[in-house]
Amino acid sequence: MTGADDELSLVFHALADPTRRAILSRLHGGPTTVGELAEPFAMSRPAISQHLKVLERAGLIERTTTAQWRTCTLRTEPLDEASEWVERHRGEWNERFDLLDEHLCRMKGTS
Amino acid sequence: MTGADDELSLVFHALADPTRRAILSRLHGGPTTVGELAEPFAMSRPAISQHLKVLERAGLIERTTTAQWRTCTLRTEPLDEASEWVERHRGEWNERFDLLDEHLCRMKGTS
DNA sequence: CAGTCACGTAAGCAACTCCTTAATCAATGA
DNA sequence: TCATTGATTAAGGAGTTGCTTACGTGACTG
Repeated sequence: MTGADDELSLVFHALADPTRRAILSRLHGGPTTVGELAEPFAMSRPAISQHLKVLERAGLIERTTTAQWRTCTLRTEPLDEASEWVERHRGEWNERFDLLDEHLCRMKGTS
Repeated sequence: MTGADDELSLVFHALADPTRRAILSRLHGGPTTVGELAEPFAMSRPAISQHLKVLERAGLIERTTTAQWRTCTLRTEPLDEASEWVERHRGEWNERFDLLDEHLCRMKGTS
């Protein structure tokens, strides 16, 4: 079984690709069509479409149809959740490292 | 080509699996041996070993050999980098959404 | 209606993931 | 020395990813 389907996994998976991260970066300059989005990448249009599908599945973008254009817009909520997970763990780890530092300092003091 | 090899991609990929996130969570209770780590999971020892290899490749843990035990320790730097990416983008997006809100408010006011 | 533009879906391929079992290695202990 | 313990490596299978080319679809345009 590959590709866990819980929300956090979907988001992290979506972020684990330079092309998709570049798409997101490019996209927060404002809503963009798929064609404009694909232009700077050395990659076929369908490849971009598939990346967008991954981003959409993770809830990171929304696609709306206007005439023959698909406009992609960012959504921020899933990123908030990912951020929360990372920050929570960073915090606890740093606490722990602080304790370790203290311990090491004490050891240096007594040596 | 699957599996981009830049550092950020490796970290996000490592985090994109519930088992690996659980391992990290469990691990920041302190350094732990592979056996202790594997115990709560309904999964073979080698499977855990392979997850640990992914985490190690991302720089999220360090493995040291003491006698026949492999002790896993957390490393926090790669997570800092990931956090930085997420926060940077969250910030810019929120700015943008604020501008959008302003814009919508003006539109409501004039309609 | 025919042609074009914007985009998606389908099919196919090489590479990768995640798990398994079996074999291997390295350290300990009788 | 031989068995046991802790963990990794090897080999393999089911399913996925990331890309390609080819084709399909819906919307404007002449």
